[in-house]
Amino acid sequence: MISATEEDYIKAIFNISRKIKNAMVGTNQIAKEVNTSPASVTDMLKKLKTKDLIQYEKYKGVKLNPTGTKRAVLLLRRHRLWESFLVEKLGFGWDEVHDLAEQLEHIESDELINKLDDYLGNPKFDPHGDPIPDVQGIFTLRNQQLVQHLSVGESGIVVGVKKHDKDFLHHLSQFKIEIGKSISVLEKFAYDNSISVKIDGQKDIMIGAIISENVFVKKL
Amino acid sequence: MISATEEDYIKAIFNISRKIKNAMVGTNQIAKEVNTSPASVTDMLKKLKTKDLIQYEKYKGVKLNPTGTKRAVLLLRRHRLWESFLVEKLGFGWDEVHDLAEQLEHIESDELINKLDDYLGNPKFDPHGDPIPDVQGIFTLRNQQLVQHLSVGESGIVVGVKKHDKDFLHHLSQFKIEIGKSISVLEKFAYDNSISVKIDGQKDIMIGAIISENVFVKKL
DNA sequence: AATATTTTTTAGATTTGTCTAAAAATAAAT
DNA sequence: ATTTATTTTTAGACAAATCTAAAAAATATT
Repeated sequence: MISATEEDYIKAIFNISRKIKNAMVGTNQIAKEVNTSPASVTDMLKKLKTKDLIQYEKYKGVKLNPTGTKRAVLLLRRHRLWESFLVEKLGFGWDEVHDLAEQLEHIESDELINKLDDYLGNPKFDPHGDPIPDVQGIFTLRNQQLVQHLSVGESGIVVGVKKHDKDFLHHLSQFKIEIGKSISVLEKFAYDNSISVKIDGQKDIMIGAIISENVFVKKL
Repeated sequence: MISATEEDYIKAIFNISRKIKNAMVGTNQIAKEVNTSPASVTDMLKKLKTKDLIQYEKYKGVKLNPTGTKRAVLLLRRHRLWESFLVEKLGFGWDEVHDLAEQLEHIESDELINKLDDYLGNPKFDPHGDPIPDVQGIFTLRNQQLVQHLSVGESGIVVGVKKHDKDFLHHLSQFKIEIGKSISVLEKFAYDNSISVKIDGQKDIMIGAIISENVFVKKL
């Protein structure tokens, strides 16, 4: 039995160590991620170690072991499938589903999540374009690049985002930039890294660096 | 903020006091319902009182106040909508959904449950034939009676069950007795209260008192 | 290398929900 | 109406997850 709280710590360790591939994670980093004190993290790490979910020596940092990693991937699978359900079936916006999925991902049932997966048609990506691990924990890879790296004259289909916060997603929606839309680069301005683009063959707009550095497209 | 545990106690009080309309509920009864000790119940009752969810004087029993009742009805709404979703959309059997709904009903979001309601087409009854309270907390009433009270020659459509445990529901499914099926009474045996019936115009079977006393039909 | 800074861990307390065992109140029975 | 039995509450303790403040270890700086 792994509690929701323990799962949150596992997720945190997974998320942090994902950024710096396979690196040891520090107590302070985790504390920030789960919004608690470093002392609480130390307590929890001891517990997760006795439960054999992490590799941990005091003062030396943590790493998920295979069991912990498997759990983290399952949580990611649950989270992303619930997000897909909320957007595809219930009509939530992609900027509204994170907190709900955060609750739903702790519902304990393999049968439920696998049936949900089938019901959704076994999607490979969630509403933000992030890959959904399958039952085996396998992620589908995809070649993608940042809008920033498109040259003038090139175009691509929006397939994902690098930033996931509500405000950024909402901002994108206002520009009609969403998964599946096409983006063509008309002109690039080195001065402030802003780019003039055409969205979905519709009107031309200027996008700033924050957008071009955080939106992934698949080049056409 | 009401915790999942507190919600479980509110549900318990609601369920017990529903049987004996508006009666005061005892500590021991609640302890049995939530599977804990009477001492723990007393502790929780104190807390629920400070949160102004119940009417409670020591040694005199408990009753939900309007706020507590509202919460209990909301929980029933959530539970039954999730059960409907699990059966109608994900393909679970009606005998498999209780425990999952017990988890899902604690997900905190009015928007979620109302969107789910719409997605399901605002069903008035759940997979067991129990009424689903609407957003206002209003239950749809229905005239129904136990199979037991049908006379020889009469028939009805199965609309609900009185017993809800997994084994009973599974047993009914084996007899092809499910919501929507028709039941015609062919012969009644006073000796052991067994009844010979025809299910859905198909084959004749004998049903025992346990079934006839726990299956509701709408007379045709 | 010695000192200063940052990070991490321990120590001790708190909250939530639980327990057992004993005491108090209520209800039942003779 | 007293005794007996049942129900309920208190008292004290425990596990989970958290906190603050202080100590210990590791890292960085001069």
